[in-house]
Formats: sequence, structure tokens, C-alpha cells
Amino acid sequence: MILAVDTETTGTDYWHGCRPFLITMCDGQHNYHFQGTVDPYDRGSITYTQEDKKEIQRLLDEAQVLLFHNSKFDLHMLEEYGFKINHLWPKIQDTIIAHHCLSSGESHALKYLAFKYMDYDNKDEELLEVAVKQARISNKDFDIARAGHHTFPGLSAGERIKWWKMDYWLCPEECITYGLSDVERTWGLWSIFYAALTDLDLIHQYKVRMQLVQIAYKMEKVGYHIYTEDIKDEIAYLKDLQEGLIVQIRKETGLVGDFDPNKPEHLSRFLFNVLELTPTQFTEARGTPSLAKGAIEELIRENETVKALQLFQRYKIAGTQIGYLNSYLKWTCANDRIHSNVFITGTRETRQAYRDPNLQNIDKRLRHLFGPDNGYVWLDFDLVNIELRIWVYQVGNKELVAAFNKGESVHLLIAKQLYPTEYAACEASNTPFNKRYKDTLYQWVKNGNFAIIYGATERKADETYRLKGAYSLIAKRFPEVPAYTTSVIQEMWDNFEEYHWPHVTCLGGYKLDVPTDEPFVACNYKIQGSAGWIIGEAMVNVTKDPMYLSSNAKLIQQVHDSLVIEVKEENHSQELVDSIKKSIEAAGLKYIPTCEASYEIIKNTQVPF
DNA sequence: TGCCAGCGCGCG
DNA sequence: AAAGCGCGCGCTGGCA
Repeated sequence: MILAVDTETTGTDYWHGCRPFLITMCDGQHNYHFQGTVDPYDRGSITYTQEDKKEIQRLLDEAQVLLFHNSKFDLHMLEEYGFKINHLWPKIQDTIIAHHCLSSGESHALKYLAFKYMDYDNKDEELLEVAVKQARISNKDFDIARAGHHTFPGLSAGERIKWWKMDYWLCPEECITYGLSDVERTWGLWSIFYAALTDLDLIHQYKVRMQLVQIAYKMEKVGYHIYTEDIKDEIAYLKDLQEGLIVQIRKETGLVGDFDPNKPEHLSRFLFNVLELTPTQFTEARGTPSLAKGAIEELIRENETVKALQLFQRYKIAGTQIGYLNSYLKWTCANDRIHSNVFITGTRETRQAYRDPNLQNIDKRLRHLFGPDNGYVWLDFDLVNIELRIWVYQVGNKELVAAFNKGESVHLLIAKQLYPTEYAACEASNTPFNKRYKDTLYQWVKNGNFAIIYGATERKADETYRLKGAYSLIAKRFPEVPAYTTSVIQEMWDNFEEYHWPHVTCLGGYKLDVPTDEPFVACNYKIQGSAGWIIGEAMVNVTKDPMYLSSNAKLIQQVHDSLVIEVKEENHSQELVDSIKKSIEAAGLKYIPTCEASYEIIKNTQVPF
């Protein structure tokens, strides 16, 4: 029996007390629903009858296939409520994961898909929306969803939140229709998607991605440890710094009156009236001095000696950092851990995304505020040059391939081509080019190389290399480079013609949609998608690694080309590190001739109490 | 006040 | 004919 399951909940943050108040199921013949009673004055408190609880667990246990649309979410909800879910993993299927395999570039929203593939209308959702919005108005004394509520502390007023969606519980009757419709949708879509996956020979790719769901589930559960007190100190420090900077700016410039550098009018007055800078760029619409990023950068560049501008820049950086840190604090649980959502289908390729909060974009200057808890060590592995490496082997130029095979730098090889004179001078004086020109020529070469991988053609590549004619030099010396870009775009068009599906196939066999109106992205999708696939397989390998298992190590973070693993101090050994390193590299070696993982050991920097 | 779009910025 | 990719999130300002 294939049983589709869905939960309706009092919010999305199960780590802070949001809970399921309605569980619906559909086995293709019958629908089931189990309604909990929400305490209207304490939305986190929900009770089901003993019989219902038993029946829910029985149905979960006895189904042959358990089907979800976004299984990770519902399973967390069920588990946090008290149901046993650990033994269910082998029979779990997920229509979101399936649909991403089939249609990576499209929306995976349940209603959208059900309408598209089954003509299933959205009346249930429309009715529920009206009812809930009405109920929120007429039940103001209830514990309705609002910014700052303790069951979703991370969601704040300014964000793009539809609060009414958290209050479905106000309309239990409409919810039953809605919840049952969702499991019918899910059940129906699965038979369509499963057939398509089989037809297209994508079952293997789907299964690997399903393994990632379980891995991500565990990662989310362990969480990412932060040093809460340090974060608070840092916020206080940055706020002081900002205040001091404003005082300095006032002293420096004689500025009086309101000054909020975040407000365009204030900023404009500051730059062009107080500092009396000469505007270099103007807005198209009104012809006023431009405050765009580029324009401000130009002003700062052209007025190096204006101290107030430097102070202003520092103020802006501090402001961004305060925003990040405040958000981390809001999401932090009592154990000083953040349980972000690892979003497997969060990108148009095979990468993963993080939400609530995003832990893939932590400011490097703030990294020290995260680290292992007392008694733990973090092992931070990095797949060295993974995208460049994949690209080089795909391009297949002999020299470039040889560079990687010998462990030499491809960036330097290209630098030598673009700057022969400077390169020769470096060699003559025994100064490495990448040291001598670390922040200039070498950095620009690296930037340009990545631009090409990302699909840049002549104009943009030259601009990024900061060298006119760079692209044509490279094309001449490495003719396989432009040929590769062309061939990947051609692959997309060929697939469009043959299968009416414009896509490229990555290493690992995963197929990625390429929008026909942006064919130039094909190359990047293929490279990034292949790298994403490899890191995914690395995660699978690591979590099956015998040393990883026997050391009770835990994968806790993935940032595209890096994996962080947490292990108890007493279980940390060189043998463990070597074994994991090998497991990670094996994922790459399955598809390309070389693969290297580097690592760093991160210890607890906190002074023990 | 809520909603939306645009922009900027952090990471890879 | 021309085209540098992928994310999440906070802030601002316009609009109802």
C-alpha cells in the first residue's frame, strides 16, 4: 500500500514548538484524517486521542511506501510530536525530490504541480485562505501568529512572511478538505513521476537524492553550534563601533542633524552637500547623483584621502554584520545550536541551499563565532578546486589536464599565457607569480577563469580578467575552451530537438533544465551541477564510512565544496580524518581522474568554565 | 500595516 | 544578436 501523508501545523519552526494539528493520509482508495485539538491560548499545545495516536503510528508502520511532498518537514513534525519515525526511512518517497529530477528548473510547489499534471484545482486553498484571514480578525484574543511569537522567533516583522498561513488551525473544517486534497495530489503525482523516472532511467539519481534527504534530516537535527555569548559581545561591540563612527564622521565633516547612512536622502546629503564630492554617475530616471554600489565605489576610489568616506564604509560593514548576527541569535535554540533547514531542492541544479537561517553565507570575519561545543572537535573538509577541476577534465585540453594530473596550478598556467613578460620576470627573480601579484594580476586571472566557467564570453571575460584580448588569447592557446562552451550549449539544443526537453546531463547522470532563452547558462549548470552531484555523493560516502560510524561522528554542514563533521574529542583521530578524506575524494574519483580534499581541524576556542 | 519589487551583500 | 552562475535575507520605498 502506498500511503501519502501530510501534516498541517501551527507554524514551520518545529525547533521552537510549532506542531502538527492535523494529519491526513491517502492510500489511493481511502482518505484518513486525524485532528488534534489546539489550545487556542497556547498554539504550541496540541492533543490527540490515544486511539488516534496509536492508529497514526500503526498506519505509518504498516504502509509499504510512505509518500510525502517534502518529507523532511513532515517527519520532523511527526517526530517532534512524539511519533517514531527512524525505522520508516527505507520506505519513504518524496514527490519534491522526484520532480526536481524531472524538472530541475521549475517550481516544485504541490498545488502548481497537481494543477499542471492532474488538472487538480486550487479551490480548497482559496477557501482556506479566506476563512483563515477572517478567523484571524474575529479571534483576536486567541494565540494567533505574529512577529516575535516564541514558537517562531526567527521570523520577524520585516520579512516576507504570510502570517495567516501559520493560523490554519483556526479553521479545522476547511483544513480537513485542504489536507486531504494535498495527500490526494501527492498520491496522484507520485504515480506520474515514478513512471517518468522509470521511463527516463533516472531512478538511480532519484535514489541518491533520497539518501541526501535522510542525511540532511540528521544534519538538521544535530544543528550547528554557535558561541552565543560571543555573538552578543560582538553585536555590542559593533553597535559601539557604529556610534563612534558617526561621532567621528560628524567631527570630521561638521555634519549636523539626523544622519542615518542607510537612508538614501541622508546619504546623498552627506556625500554631495556635506562632503561636496563631485558626482561621477547620475540616475537615469531623474538625473540625480547615483547612489548605486558602483557609483559609491567610484567615489571612494577617487577620494582616497577623504577620511569620512572610509568611516562610512566601515559603518556599512558593521551594519551588515549586526544584521547577520541578530538573525543567528533569533534562530538559536537553548543548546546554543542553530537547526537550519537544509533545502535539497533549493537550487536549479544539484546544489543545496540553507534556510532559516542561511548558514552557507556566514561572513568570513564572523566565522570564529561558530565552532564546536565543549568536548567536541570539528573537521572541516574542502574539495580543492572542484569546479575548475571538473571544467578542465570536461574541456579536455592536454596542457590543462596535465596541470591537474601533476597537481600544478591551472590558474598559473593561464596567467603565464596572459602575462608572459611578468611571468618570465617572476621566474627569473625566483618570486612566485601568485605571490608577487597575489591581489592584482593573479587574482584577476582567477576571477577571469571563473567567469569563463560561469559562461562568460569575450566581453565579460575580458572585463573580469581586466585585460583586453584575454579571451581571444586563451581561445587561441586553448582552443578546446571556447569549443567546450559551444558544445554544451549544443547539447542543450540537441536534447531540446530529440526529447523536447532542453537540458544538459551532469556527471552522475543528473539532468538539468536549461532555459532556452538563456542558453549561455548551460555550461555553468553542467559544471556546477556536476560539482553539486559529487559533493552529494561525498556526503553519502562519508555517512557510510566505517570510521565515521564507529566514531559516532556527525555531518553538520555543507557549503557547496566543503563538509563539516563534528566528533567528540575522545573519538577524534588521524585514522578517522584519513578515512573521511578518502571517502570524500572517492566521490570525485568516480567521475574524474583526480580529486583532492583538504581539511582543517577546528577546536573549541572557548575558555572552559 | 501588509505586500511586493528592486537592490545590495554575504557565501560558494 | 547577446548573454558570467547559484543561493537567502535584510532594507528601502511605492502602493493599497
